[in-house]
Amino acid sequence: MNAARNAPGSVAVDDELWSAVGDPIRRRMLDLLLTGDGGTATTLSEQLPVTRQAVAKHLGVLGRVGLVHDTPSGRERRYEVDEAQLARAVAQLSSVGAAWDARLHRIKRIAEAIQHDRDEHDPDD
Amino acid sequence: MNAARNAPGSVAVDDELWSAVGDPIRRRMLDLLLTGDGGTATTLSEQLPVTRQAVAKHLGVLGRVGLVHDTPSGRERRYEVDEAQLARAVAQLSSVGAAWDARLHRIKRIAEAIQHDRDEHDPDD
DNA sequence: CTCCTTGCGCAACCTTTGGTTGCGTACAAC
DNA sequence: GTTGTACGCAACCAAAGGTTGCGCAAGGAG
Repeated sequence: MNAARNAPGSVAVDDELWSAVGDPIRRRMLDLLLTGDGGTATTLSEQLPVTRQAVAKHLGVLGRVGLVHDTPSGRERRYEVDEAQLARAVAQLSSVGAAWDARLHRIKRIAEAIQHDRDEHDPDD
Repeated sequence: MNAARNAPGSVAVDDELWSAVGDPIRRRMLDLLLTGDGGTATTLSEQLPVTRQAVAKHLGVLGRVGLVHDTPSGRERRYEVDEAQLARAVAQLSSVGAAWDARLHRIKRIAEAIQHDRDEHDPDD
């Protein structure tokens, strides 16, 4: 239990953003907030398989990483997506995806190269 | 607490895959397995901030969704990434990212259109 | 062959996180 | 003013991530 280095072009850039988006419910909430005209904890909970309280907690998480922000209005509290921050999150997703993808391709190419090499040096192996 | 519909081109496709790669440690593990020549629970734990036992549990999760598979050899148990499955995961990440990105752009365009509309109909609002 | 090392798996236990219910409060409509 | 509705807070529960401790099996050294 030690090292934990930060491989370049890889993971561990903003784990907070990731874990915020990692939850299925929270992804769903972002989706609902984007499609609808924003929403409150109550309206969201009506479209989700969890209670208003659970939604409120999730909104808290999303708010803490800046993905949503809230505007109290009367006795309601309206939430909406922070577009810039969501764009950031999207960038991270695709960044990690791209890194893995690159590795996969590289590995495949190396494997093929090795195979070629073996064929040339030792054709009837 | 009800609806939970499945918005097209959006979330909730394979929540299992998501939650598997949603964990920072597991992402790190995949990374290590990809860069190194695979690895065992012990070797991975030496490069991570958690114990071998925790790593073993994570490997269990990754194995259950098919992202890695293991080959016992002597008293070691070697793990390696299932490339096809990881590619699938990458596809999902970029899919969700793309959906959000599209929504952001669409919203921005609509907002601009409305603004234009208002300007034309009611220039000195 | 025996001993000792080492890599693993299992089990118990702790802590955090997602989720629920219950309750008190504030704002709005009647 | 009373009633209804949206919230926030607190207590409580279950599952997930993590740790320690143990016992066992497989290789290597003597």
